[in-house]
Amino acid sequence: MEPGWDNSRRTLVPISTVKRLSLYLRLVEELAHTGQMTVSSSQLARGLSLTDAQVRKDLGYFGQLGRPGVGYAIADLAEKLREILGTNRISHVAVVGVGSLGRALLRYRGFETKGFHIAAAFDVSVSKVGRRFNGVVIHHLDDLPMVARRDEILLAILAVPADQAQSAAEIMCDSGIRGILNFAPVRLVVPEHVAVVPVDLAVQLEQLNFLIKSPLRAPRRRRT
Amino acid sequence: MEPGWDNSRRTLVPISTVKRLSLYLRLVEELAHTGQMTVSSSQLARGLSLTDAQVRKDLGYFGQLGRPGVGYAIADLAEKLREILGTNRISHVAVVGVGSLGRALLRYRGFETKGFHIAAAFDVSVSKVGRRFNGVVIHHLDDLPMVARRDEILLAILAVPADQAQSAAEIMCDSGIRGILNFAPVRLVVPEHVAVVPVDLAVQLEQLNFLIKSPLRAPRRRRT
DNA sequence: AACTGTGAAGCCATTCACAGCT
DNA sequence: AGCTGTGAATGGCTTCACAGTT
Repeated sequence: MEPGWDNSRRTLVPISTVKRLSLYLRLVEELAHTGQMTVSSSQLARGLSLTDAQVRKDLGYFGQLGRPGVGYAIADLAEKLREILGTNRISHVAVVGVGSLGRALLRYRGFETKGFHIAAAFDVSVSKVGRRFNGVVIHHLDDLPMVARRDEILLAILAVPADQAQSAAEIMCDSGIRGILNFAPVRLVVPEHVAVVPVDLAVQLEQLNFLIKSPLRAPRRRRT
Repeated sequence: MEPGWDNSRRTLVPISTVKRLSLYLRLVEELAHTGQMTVSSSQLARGLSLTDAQVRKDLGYFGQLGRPGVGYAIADLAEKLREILGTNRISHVAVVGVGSLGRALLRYRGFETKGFHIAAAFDVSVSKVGRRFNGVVIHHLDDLPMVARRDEILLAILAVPADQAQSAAEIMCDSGIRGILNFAPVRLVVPEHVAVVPVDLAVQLEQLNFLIKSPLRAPRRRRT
């Protein structure tokens, strides 16, 4: 069982495949710039430190995307991956919590290019509400239900202090939000139909710390 | 194989256990505040949505930490976990890239309480170098090798634009950095002895997007 | 010849189930 | 009785290996 994922929600496709999908898309988009027309599973594998068999298995879950003897058509594959990931249409995202992290996220340019539009921000501080940051209006958290429905916001980034995270999450769930990227160092309790992906920065540093300090297992063999 | 981890470095303990270790610590530290003296594997399991067997297996990798019929002594377990994770001593961390994300990280208060001290920041912009942000001196990236060695910095947070990430990473590796928390949307190529944990925000949003749009597999049964 | 798609095998992680300690 | 520690069983993901397509 994977920590960090809401395990009650599982897809037809292995979770681990899902995690790689965006990596495939990123690489394929890079390759598109090179003018190359097709790419083989082993090229993709090399670029992501995977095996060719795994690339084929992963892509195979979504139909017969490649042509034997040739490989995968880069443009088609990119389009298909965007479709699978749902980033062929723009998704509206809310940022909840306009502290320093929230502001950094509002300024982050990596979202728009990936099909995510930050449609609104929310906070409880009177001094922030009503203002704009980086072109995004800051609403009061109490207005989340209204704004989320009006602007069809299904995804939210939670960047409030730990002690306010659960209550903010509850408002989010009552607002029709279906997915939460959670930066608060707290395990959120949410209804069945809401997915949570935690991004706990301190936890990730702790894991790094463990990795660099502990003895190692023999590296796994990998085909070349 | 897990994406996002440098898979050539594997520990004696399953990677998946490592990922849960910090979650155990967080929960155990919360419990410490409640005055409770011991905790059972099933209590821990409930708090983290795991099974009791898994908690015992995980903790079992590090010796006989619990007492049959009683459970785990909370204070001892916390201390042991901190020891395992290496957060019983303070680790020095560098922030490389003082853009909006870097500044947000420099302001983030969650690190110090977990035993991580941000000892220095680095950037290439002349207007930033020499100044301080949130009490942390901003050095030129070229000084990283010197400062990292002098201040015993083994961990770094990489928060530069994608096109500068690889070259910055190389400087980091040449500076004795052993672990990199990578916020740049790029797969870093690093030597064997350096661990990388990627934190690609757009990728995580894409994964959320997939999770909320795709059909579901039946939830896995879980013992109560 | 090059490469995909996919059953089958292998491997790792989780869960079961129970012996043994308190 | 309550609970841990741990072999054995299970399940899921990865890798192998090859039949089949271009």
